[in-house]
Amino acid sequence: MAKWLVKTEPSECSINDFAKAPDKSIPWDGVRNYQARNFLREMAVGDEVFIYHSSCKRIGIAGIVKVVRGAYPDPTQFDPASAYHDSRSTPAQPRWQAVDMKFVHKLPRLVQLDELKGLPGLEGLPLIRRGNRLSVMPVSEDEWQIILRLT
DNA sequence: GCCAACGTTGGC
DNA sequence: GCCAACGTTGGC
Repeated sequence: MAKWLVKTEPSECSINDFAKAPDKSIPWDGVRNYQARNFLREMAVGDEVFIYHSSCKRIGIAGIVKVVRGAYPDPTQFDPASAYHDSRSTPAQPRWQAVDMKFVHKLPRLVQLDELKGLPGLEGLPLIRRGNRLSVMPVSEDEWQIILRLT
């Protein structure tokens, strides 16, 4: 099983949105970056995913969710009313993908971005590189364990 | 709210 | 295919 990390603004979707409906799968849609989309495509059912809260007061990794449905065409791209609408997409040729995720658990405490910076073993994680904007990224098994060990 | 970093767009 | 301009991300 592969591991991943996704960024989200908690005002849009936070770990608490998963926690309060643990049996409900939540679509991870609206990704509009090609590199991030390519990673979404690689996600498989059962993969675990860190939820990272960005652009907020308490920045960091808040919890874990899991993939319950692999990549499928992101419906928001076809919806003219959606903020994520993309007129270049057609159902025959969708540009963007979504996956569905479900709650696993919150971390015992928030692992802050500060703590991850400079931590040995995380040098390759795009998250901690200055100016990085990738919102979906793979996490190696070693990186995953290093992060969990902090909690 | 600022601004650096980066991805995307579009003119040539 | 280059690259300047622009828009967005995201930490501070």
